[in-house]
Amino acid sequence: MNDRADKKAARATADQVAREANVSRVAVSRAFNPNASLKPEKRDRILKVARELNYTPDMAARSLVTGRSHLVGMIVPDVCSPWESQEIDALTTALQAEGFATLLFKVKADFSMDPRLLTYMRGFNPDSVIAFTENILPDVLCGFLDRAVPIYVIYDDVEQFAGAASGTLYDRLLVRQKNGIEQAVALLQGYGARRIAYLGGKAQSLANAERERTLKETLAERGMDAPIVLPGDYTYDTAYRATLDLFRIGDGADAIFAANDVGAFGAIDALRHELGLSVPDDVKVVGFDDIPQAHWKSYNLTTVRIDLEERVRALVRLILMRLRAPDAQPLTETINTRLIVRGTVG
Amino acid sequence: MNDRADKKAARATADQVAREANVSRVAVSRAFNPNASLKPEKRDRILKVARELNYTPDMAARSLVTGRSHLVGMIVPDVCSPWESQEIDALTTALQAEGFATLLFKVKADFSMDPRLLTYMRGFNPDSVIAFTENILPDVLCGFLDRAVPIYVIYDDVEQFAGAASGTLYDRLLVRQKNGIEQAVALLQGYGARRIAYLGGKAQSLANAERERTLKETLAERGMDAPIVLPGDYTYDTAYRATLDLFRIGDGADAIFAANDVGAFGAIDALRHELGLSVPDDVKVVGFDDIPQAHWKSYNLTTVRIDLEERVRALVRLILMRLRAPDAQPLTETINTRLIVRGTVG
DNA sequence: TTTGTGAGTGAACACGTTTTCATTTTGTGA
DNA sequence: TCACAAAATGAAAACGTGTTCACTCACAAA
Repeated sequence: MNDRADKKAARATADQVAREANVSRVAVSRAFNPNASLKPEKRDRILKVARELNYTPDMAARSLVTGRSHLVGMIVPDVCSPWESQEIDALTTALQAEGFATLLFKVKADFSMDPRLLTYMRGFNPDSVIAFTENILPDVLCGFLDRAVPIYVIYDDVEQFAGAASGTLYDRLLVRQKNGIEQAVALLQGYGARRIAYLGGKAQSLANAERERTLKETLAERGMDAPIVLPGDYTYDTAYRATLDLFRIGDGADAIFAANDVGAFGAIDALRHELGLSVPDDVKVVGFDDIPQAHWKSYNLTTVRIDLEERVRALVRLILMRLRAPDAQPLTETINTRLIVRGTVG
Repeated sequence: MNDRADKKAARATADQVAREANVSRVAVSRAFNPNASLKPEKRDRILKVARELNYTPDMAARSLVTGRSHLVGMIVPDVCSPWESQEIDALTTALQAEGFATLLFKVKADFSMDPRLLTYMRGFNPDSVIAFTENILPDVLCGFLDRAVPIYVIYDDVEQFAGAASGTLYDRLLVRQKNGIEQAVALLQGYGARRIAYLGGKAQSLANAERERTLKETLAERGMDAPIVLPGDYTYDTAYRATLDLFRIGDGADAIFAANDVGAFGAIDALRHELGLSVPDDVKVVGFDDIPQAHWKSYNLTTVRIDLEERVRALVRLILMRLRAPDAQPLTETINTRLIVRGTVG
């Protein structure tokens, strides 16, 4: 009870401001709502008193009556992954500027979600939820869709997901991976690569499936052999071991196409520091994502870039559109990928 | 209005559950509050109906009456920094298990904070706010302290902050940096290093100031020369350039002690790939933090570790203690640092 | 003067929950 | 069976805000 009293003492209410400024409580509400009609001088006086009393409208109360929480949920499995953290950082900045706060939820590495957490998350009534097809299982996602909370599924270049969501439509950001992969394959072929290994990402990952499929397709189009597919999980350590296996147990390769940059780092380090091979002379390596670390001199990685700014701009556009017009037709934004040539191919 | 109607349709309320289960709304509330007294069979029936109706208690309404939002604010300047993201990830996991959600707020790189954002953040009424002395200016922090929201200031080994907060007490996690730095200096000295450069972090950073101070102190105690201090900002690029300057414009050094691991990476790459020097033969390098990337083979960095698990455990203990007993005496947890020896010294 | 228009105003209600409090029911020992 | 404590129950009162609605007032046009 004590803390309750403290909170009341510390936190000013609209009534107190109204009393102090000799106006009605409604006027205070209007003073904080820019498009409400209120005499300018009155608004100024109220805002001044509010500042003196250190008053801030209570979001919970506001949310209760308006139905908008000004919270945007973000579902992520691993904040430490450079790719995810880039996304979180940029989106949080953009949304914050628009008056929304980021609510972070962690799911397990296998994309499963504690049902208790799901319940909990719904309780916060987020205005929007950003999920990546990468990070959440289709049936979990559907649980949300049923409640008509807008969901943004991204990095999804396959149609299978629409089926899983039982025909429900949702906004999406489509990343065309074909461009970048074509450029990468062309470069590898140009430098004489013949045996190409695909160092995969997480098995549940749709982006991984799509990248593998597109790589195979592209190689076939160019009359090259199908890739050797190595299992992976997007981590450095797994990529490291997979590369060792490829060369010690398997027959090696003259190029490695990694599903993500971090995996490419693992491959490069295994090649250079354990197998005594040279990159790019003996083996060429291409990554995917172009995370900031890719330009570090130790790696200087040639990689397929998904432009961060472009990506975030599109996402924010989608999200704000949906927040403003919840019933508008679902939108699809499309962005392209392109190869960033550095030093790991030739 | 349409979306409002939708929301009402989609989101079940306690009243609806009560009607459906033939009980009072109070009973529904009690069913979701584990320690409330309610006939077990009745609770079961209510929970069953709740599940059928897809009902979840509304956090906003609950927050309004209980005074606890179950939100924990986190103030961060850069989610992409491996150090920060580790922290966010681990804390979010731990807090989530205890029923709290993480609310993310970004401040500018210079630690200043948009006053509008500050107001906004207060509006969400977070049960607790986690700030790092690293990431927020003292006066901003005081703005919170005045409102008696518990604040956890960590990585603060200096007393100056207490003064800035005008005597207000707060919980803190004290990181004793002395141990690790002593071990590092001993190792460097053992390998014959004489001219040591300190590659600094952000100027506003208290941890940086403290590390620099402790390094100087330790060198003096061992009768070694004072370090050459290079300005920095915790980033790879700045560290890279500073190292080039040290050797091209300045007189070089035979060891570099970096304020953080990422800075150490920049130094190593500059030495190896631009200056043609060998690490550790020509120049020894020590980092600080032991982020996951430190064990990557390209760097294999000898570094001072602040144990993540220990750190997070202590933080969570502090936070939960404060949430349960807001008026309890401020606590200080202390953890130690230690050197992780890898390949960049000898 | 009358009429109409538009902005400005505040009382009352609504939002969905928890908590208090008085009441009823259940369980236990004599 | 009775008495008494303990557990279970629901009506009503909060919590702090936005919104509706009917109303006043000033001002310009008729």
